[in-house]
Amino acid sequence: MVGERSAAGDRRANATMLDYLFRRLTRFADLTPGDRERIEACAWRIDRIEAGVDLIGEGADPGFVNVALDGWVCRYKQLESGRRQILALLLPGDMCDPCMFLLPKMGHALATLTPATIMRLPRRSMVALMEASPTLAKAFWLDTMVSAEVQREWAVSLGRRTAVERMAHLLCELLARLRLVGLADARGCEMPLTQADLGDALGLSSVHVNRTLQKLRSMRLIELRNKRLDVLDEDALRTLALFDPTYLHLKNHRAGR
Amino acid sequence: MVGERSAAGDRRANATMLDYLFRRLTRFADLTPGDRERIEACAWRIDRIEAGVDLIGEGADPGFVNVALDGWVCRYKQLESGRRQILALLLPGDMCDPCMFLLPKMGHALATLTPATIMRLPRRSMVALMEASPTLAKAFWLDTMVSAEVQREWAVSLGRRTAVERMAHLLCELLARLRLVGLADARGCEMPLTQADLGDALGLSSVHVNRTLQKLRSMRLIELRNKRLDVLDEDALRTLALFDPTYLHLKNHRAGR
DNA sequence: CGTGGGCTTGAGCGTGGTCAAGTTGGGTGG
DNA sequence: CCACCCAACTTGACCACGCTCAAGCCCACG
Repeated sequence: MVGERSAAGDRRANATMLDYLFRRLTRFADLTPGDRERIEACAWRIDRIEAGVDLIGEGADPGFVNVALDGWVCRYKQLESGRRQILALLLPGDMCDPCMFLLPKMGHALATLTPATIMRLPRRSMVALMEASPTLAKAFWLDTMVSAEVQREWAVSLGRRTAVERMAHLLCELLARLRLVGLADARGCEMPLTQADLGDALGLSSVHVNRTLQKLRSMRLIELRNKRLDVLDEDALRTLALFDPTYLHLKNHRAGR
Repeated sequence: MVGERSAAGDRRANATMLDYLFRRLTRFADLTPGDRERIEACAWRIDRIEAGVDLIGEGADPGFVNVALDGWVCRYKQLESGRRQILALLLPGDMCDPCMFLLPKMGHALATLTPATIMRLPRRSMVALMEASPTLAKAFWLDTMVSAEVQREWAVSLGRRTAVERMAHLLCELLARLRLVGLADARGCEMPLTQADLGDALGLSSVHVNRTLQKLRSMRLIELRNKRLDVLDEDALRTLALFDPTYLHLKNHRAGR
């Protein structure tokens, strides 16, 4: 069932990239190497996709679950008037819509923000997978619940945080989530988003994103250039953002009993 | 296992109130009378609760699933600075957090906005229920997914809609959702929220909510007084709001295959 | 060396916030 | 039945956060 592999030039093997996914999921349930093989066996295809490409459009039938093995992806909705709202940023190891296949139509679109390696799991395989391994099913459901938590925190930001707070909060969140898969160190992380992307995620104009970033720089809280973010004073940044990471459920917990 | 029943004075019997819940869930799966009895049997208690009371606080252990049999409830988060964001409005028949019990802590609080009749299902009963009836489990999961869709649409509103559009959109949504359980007619519906509540839901100040409502009134789109909303021109309201109801998944569909 | 995408800066403006003072109306107690 | 009270609503004045438009800059890339 395994389809096309990504281009030969990739530095990381796909097998290694599955690590990101596993590092994220194992905090929800004790996954076995067997579970890992089960997932790999279901991958219908794994593609290398360039930046700015729609993986699936709004209103389409979610026939596949997309997993970002590598690269950044976003959920977004677009209003007729052209206004766009990014609803979620999906990082390496994130399942873009673990349980979306239950619904008949996508309520939002999915697009790459950077070049990305995308694994696609057909709906029927997902169903089979979850029936075969309750552990895996639980991990998928918990992942869905946590991503709903993130969605709610974003609503708080959009509704009740100022531009600086919002930006600071997003940076704290990304840093924490990237650390989870080993893609951020104590200093900072890669930040491939354009200021326009950040604006669409934060409900701001790109001009105001620029000014907001300058404010954070002038406060000596962050450095950001060449697609690299360095956080100079994370405590101060978190305080400013009113950031409380519990909503991310980062710690290992096999809860629910 | 059935606990205290609500006060004798209630006009509607609790049994009838379960109708709201069932009307909402049956669009996701073919529920049998047996499923209904199974739920009723699990109700640990059913209480009448006054307006403005926390059902469960942020950070608490979600030991129960709360179902709003009658009355309006909201999910909300509060920032230290006192700012409050309402994350969801839960109407009669809504399960407040169908699958929240999987997580060890509530990421948000749950509070009544009006006097309400609340059924509580203990976590262990929910687990048993979902194991006993896959149909019911599917309905709960789909309900969770749809409520995530609503959450995303709210993010679009908060991020990219103006105050009037946001207000119009919320009113369209509430009307559609209330119709689903038979609590709205072609004209309009009950609207028990204060302008402060609306502000907290829409990310606006209560003063601006007032002015926004006046604008909608002066446009001859709505009437709103005495906790009663009448929509004078729903098509125009929807157009103004950029409202597309597909995200609510109102139609009967037993999708996912 | 030219091109274009992304970033930066300035000027002007409008949406929506804040503060503060009324007004209305339903509910309670005398 | 009326007087009172309080919460919710309304209105005005003022102001700031963030938007728009427009021009210029930087630099990676072909």
